[in-house]
Amino acid sequence: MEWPISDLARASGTTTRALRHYGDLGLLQPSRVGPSGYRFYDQDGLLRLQRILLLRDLGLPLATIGEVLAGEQDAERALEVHLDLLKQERERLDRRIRSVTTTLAKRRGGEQMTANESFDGFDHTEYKEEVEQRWGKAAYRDSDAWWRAKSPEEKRAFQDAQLAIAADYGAAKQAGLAAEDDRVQAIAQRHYDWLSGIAGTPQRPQGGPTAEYFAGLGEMYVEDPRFTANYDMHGQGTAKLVRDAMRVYAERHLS
Amino acid sequence: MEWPISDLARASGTTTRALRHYGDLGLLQPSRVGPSGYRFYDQDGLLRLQRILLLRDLGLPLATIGEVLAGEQDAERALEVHLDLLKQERERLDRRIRSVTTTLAKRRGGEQMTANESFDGFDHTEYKEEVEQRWGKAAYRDSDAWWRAKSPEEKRAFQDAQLAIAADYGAAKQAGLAAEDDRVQAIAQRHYDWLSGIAGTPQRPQGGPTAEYFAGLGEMYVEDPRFTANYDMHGQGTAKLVRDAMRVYAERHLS
DNA sequence: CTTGCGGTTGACGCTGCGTCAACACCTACG
DNA sequence: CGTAGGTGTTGACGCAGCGTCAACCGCAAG
Repeated sequence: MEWPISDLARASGTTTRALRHYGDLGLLQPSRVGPSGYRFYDQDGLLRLQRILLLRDLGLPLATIGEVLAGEQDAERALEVHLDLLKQERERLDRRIRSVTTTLAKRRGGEQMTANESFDGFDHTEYKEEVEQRWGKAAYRDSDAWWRAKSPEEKRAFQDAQLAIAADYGAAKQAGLAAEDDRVQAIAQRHYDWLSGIAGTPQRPQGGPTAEYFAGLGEMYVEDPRFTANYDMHGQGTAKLVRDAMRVYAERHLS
Repeated sequence: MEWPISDLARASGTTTRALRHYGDLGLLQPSRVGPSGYRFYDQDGLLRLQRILLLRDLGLPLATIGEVLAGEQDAERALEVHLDLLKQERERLDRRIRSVTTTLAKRRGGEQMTANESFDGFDHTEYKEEVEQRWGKAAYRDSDAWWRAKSPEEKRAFQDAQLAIAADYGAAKQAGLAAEDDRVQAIAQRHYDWLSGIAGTPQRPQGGPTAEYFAGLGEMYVEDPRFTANYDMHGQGTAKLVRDAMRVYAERHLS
């Protein structure tokens, strides 16, 4: 019993193109090739094809299928590994879906949160998950409620303050000042005071964010490009100066 | 203020290669190109890039991003369409995960589990009397007719879904998650949705099984060894976690 | 001047085939 | 026996989004 390529394709629910492709990859060879070059497949080929298609439907890459069929790989192991990959993919997809959903919700909410609506260059509703991960759910909730409660003028003022601070840092960097310089530390002081106005940060007994939080935020300014861009727009390396200044400030005043 | 390509790449967290790619696509042009051919980007470019990256992170194809930025497409509309695609992808992924999970389970069980006749690990024709006693004769009749009307593929899919849910509960148990944990409750949600597809259960006005039914079923999972075995095969104590998760879910969403 | 880092423009690679294109075979019909 | 039409064959491009050479040029420091 043998069939031409089209029959096999119809019987197995794929296309002739795919069958030839598998031939090219060495996954499935015809049992016989006629003098005309026509491919013919037999029973064994059909069985092999069914195994191929089964694994393919499970999403295994063709290369892996080849290894499994060749006995170089244990099918079970391959499937386990594959399952892990699939679950990771689902995680990514879910995160993405949540991001898009919240983004849409905000837009529809008409918040029009353009770039100026965000403070610290950091639209914290946009990065909800990160904030929660980094500083806890409570932090996000508090911070969010606090921000929403503000009037537009207050919001504007708050951002202006941040922009001014960033600009001053930039100027300091431009002037070649060091992080330990008193003038830079004065900016850090303002920076700290500004941050103290934000709810939802880990607080120390005397009030105001903790040293860890303040210094950690500085690290983030350098590590996270969204922040980096926001400070470095006042000059290359400003973010690093800011980070250093924050660390120095934390050491001198918060510990 | 302007930056060479590497600075922009670092500040924005992408690569120079990607930036050149965007240039080729017309997504983001340098504000200036030096006599040496070097690209330089200004503030506007940075802002535009940030918008590009934001949309890219949401998974929008670059072509669509281009249209949105060019104002040929409404961002909101594009995101809605995109969200639909993402959800379809997740569906496909979920199906695939279920398939792989059950395939693995079968291989490991080695039993070739041809048990296409049972769902929920519960062959209801075999337990006719109990079903009638517990939820009424009509329930049994409806459920039976509903099940018999399904095609083999549908039956298979339905069972696969249940097996996947059970496996996920097992994983949650393994991870030491509590019944109240959001991740466990997400599984319970799927569990509930899955059950909602079954005819013959007591329905509440909004559709879907009642709180009593759902929670009662959970009790049954623990009391009845036939059910218990079905969940505990994913790890000792899984059935109890399932019961608790179902009770929590019922309290939170169904009452 | 050399070294070394950083920039530039091609061009291929990856995944799994779909989709022409150009050409050969086979079968049935007139 | 010629021909039309269906079925095969072997290339080769295309897709999405860049990663990754390769070959060559600029620029600042020693």
